Amino acid sequence: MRLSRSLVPTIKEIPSEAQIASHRLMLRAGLVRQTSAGIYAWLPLGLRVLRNIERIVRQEQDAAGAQEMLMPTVQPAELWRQSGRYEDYGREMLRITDRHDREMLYGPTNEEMITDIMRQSVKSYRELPQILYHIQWKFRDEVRPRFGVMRGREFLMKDAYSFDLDRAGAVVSYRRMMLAYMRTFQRLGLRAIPMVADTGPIGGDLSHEFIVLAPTGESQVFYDAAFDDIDYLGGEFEHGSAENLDRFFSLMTTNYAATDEKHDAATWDRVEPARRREGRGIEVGHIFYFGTKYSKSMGLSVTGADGKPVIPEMGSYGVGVSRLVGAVIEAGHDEAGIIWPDSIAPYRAAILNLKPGDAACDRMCETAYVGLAGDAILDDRPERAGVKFAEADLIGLPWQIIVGPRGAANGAVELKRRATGERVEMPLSKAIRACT
RNA sequence: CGGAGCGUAGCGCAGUCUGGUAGCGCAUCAGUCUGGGGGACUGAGGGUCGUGGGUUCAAAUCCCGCCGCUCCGACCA
Repeated sequence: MRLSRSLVPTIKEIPSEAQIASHRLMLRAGLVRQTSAGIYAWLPLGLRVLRNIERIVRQEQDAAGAQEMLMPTVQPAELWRQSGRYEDYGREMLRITDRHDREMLYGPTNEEMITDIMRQSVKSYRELPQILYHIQWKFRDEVRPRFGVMRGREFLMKDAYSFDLDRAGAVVSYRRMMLAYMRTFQRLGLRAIPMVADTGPIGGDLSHEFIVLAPTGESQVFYDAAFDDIDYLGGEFEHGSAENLDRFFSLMTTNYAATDEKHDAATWDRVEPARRREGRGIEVGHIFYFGTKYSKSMGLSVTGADGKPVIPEMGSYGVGVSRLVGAVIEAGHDEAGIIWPDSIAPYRAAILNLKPGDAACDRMCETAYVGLAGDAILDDRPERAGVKFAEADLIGLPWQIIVGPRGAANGAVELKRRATGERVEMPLSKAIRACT
C-alpha cells in the first residue's frame, strides 16, 4: 500500500479514553475506530491483521479435522426457548423484534443453531463424529465494555461444535481442539496456557480456558514453568492418534495452571519453587464438553448400530479472534509502538522513502515495493524523516527498509528489524530478500 | 446493575462557579526555510458549545428532561 493514498489515520497524542496499551496503540496506529461503546470499525490495517489471525485459526481448525461453515448473526428466539437459554441468558443478549413482531436475537454464540441444523440433517450413527466451525461476529451486550477490542460488545469469534456418539469420542474431539488451540496461539507468537475453568451458562463438566500472559491481563494466574518449554508445532503432537492426544492432554493437565478463582494454594506449594510462575492473564479461548445438554433438550438424535436412538455428546470451542488482536499487542509492544509477529503483521515491511522526489530514492523505493510484491507499506508521503520513523515504529511492521539519499547514491539501504531495533546497511536486493 | 464523571473545531482541552465579542495547543490548507527520529516561521480555513424544553433583555454558562461516552466495582470470547 502506498501510504500517500491510504487510510491509516495515526494519532500522535494518547487518546484519553484508552486505558491499556493495546487499545491506545490500536487507535494511534489507525487500526480501528470506535463507533459506539464496545463497537469498533476495522480500518484497512486493522482488518489485515484480523484476516491474518483468521487465516491461522482456520488452518489449524482444518488441520484438526473441523469443517468450516457460516451461520447467521441473527437467530430466532424460538431456538433458544427450546434449549431453555432464552430466559437464562439475561440482559447480555441483544433481543430484536422484526416487522412481523417475531422475536429474534443477535447471536452471542451458536449452540442452539448448530444443534438445530444437525438434527435436521444427521440421522445415522455412521455420520458421526463431526466437528463444525465458523468465524462470525457475535454480540454480547456487556454492561461495561472496555479495553477496546479486548472487551467489546461486538466481537469476531471462531466457534466450533463437536458431535460424537459417546463420551470417549467427545473427549478425543475435545483434546483435538485443545491441541489446535495450542498450535494456533504458538503461531501467533503468544504463550497461552490452558487452565481449568468454570463451565458458566453454557454448562457441562469439562472445560478449559486459554490464558495469554500479559501484564495488563484481567486476572491473576499461576502456572508451572514446564509450560514454557513445550513446542506444539514441532511434530511431537498429532491430531490423528488417540494415544498421542492422550499424552498431550495429560501434559496439559498435570502441570499446575490456575486462575485466581481456581487457585489452590496447597497444590501450588508442591510445585518446585524455581518453576512457579505468576502473572496477569487474558482469556483468549474457552472450550467446553457439555455432554447432551443441547442434543437432549433440542431433540437431536441419530439411529445407532442397534437401531436404537443415540443422543450425541457435544462440545463447543471458542476463540476470540478480534480479542486476539489486542492480546497480541499487549504481548508485543514497546514505548514506540506495536511489534507485530511476522505471522500476522498487516504487511511484511515498511519502505521509508526519506526523500521523495530524489530520483535515486524514488527508484529504489519502487524497486523494493515491486520486489516485495506489494506486501509492504511504501511511505511515499512528503513528510520529514522523523515523522516516518516514528510512524513506522508505531505501526510496527517486522521490517523497515530505510531509503535515504546518503545510501541511495551507491545502491545501499538500511534494513531495520522492528523487534530488536537492529539496523544494518546493505544493498537493496539483499534487503528485499531478507524480508521475504 | 450500583457508584463517579465528562459532552465546546478532526484530536486534546480552557471558558461554566460569578449569564453579555467562543478561545488555546496539536492537526488541516497555502507559502517560505529546513531536510536521517513527530522541525521552524508567516498566513488561512474550520463551531447548530450533545439534544429538547424552561428562566432571562441576553444562555456554552442557570434550571429540568433526554441521549451519548468514559472511569471504579460485581460479570464475560
